[in-house]
Amino acid sequence: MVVRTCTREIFYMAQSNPPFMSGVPELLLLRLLGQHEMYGYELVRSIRSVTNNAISFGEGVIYPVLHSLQRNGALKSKRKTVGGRTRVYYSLTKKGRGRLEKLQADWHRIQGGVATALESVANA
Amino acid sequence: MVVRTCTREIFYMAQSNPPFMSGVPELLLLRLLGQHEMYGYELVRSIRSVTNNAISFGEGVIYPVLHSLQRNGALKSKRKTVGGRTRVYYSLTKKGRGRLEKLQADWHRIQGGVATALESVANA
DNA sequence: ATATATACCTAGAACCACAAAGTAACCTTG
DNA sequence: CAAGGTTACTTTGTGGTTCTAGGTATATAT
Repeated sequence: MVVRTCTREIFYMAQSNPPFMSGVPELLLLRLLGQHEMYGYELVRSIRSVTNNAISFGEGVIYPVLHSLQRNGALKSKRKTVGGRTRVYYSLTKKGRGRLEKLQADWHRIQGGVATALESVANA
Repeated sequence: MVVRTCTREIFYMAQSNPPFMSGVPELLLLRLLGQHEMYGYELVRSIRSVTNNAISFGEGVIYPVLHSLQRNGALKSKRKTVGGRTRVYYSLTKKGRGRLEKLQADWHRIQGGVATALESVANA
């Protein structure tokens, strides 16, 4: 039995995000990176703080999405070494900005649809 | 080549719902059935109308969800024959009402989180 | 020395919406 | 009365994506 250290497991056990999550990692990443460049680990914590702990993604979620966004040309990256540690900073490309706008529009549409459905009390 | 009739394909081609959809079918079904019993085909059209065409699910989405909800004890069903046609009416069980409340809470949490993330302009 | 925090990464499972198709009865309309 | 369309239910297969669980490595704090 391996005694694992790790903060991660605590978060995992504390709360795993149920439904309603598809597309959300991508949206939040693009949104945050639209403000200024950031690196993976930083994004993991930013998402928690920006959403007031309502949403939390593990690194195993974030990194693959970053890689796939870069493959699709929505992100560009550059390495920086800070205090012996290597960080990979990501930022939006033009294509990424377009993708962000599309996703935001989608989100608003769906969110609005669900909202009206939940609020409607008397319908035929 | 089989010439298919069908309204369905028109809707399919017109717009398939991208991201942000996971868990939404279940939430909307429970919500609508929480008001009064309905049958599958009726639910398909209700969702379109209740969300002002913002959200639309095909029958291939709705029926499997209905079946799985019933298997889990969230829904009960009864058959009715109307004009030679058999309809399966679904309604919420107590367990289903609990499930609905949980999903609504989840939705509000996530929706709130994304909202604050999207609105925040200046963050560290 | 040991544990914690930072920082990156990947493989596999599990889930879920979705398209596409099939069946069958009824109802219009030419 | 055919033909096409509508109502109504169903299943299968596939793809996309989150998530869990693990892995490496360096720096800092205890």
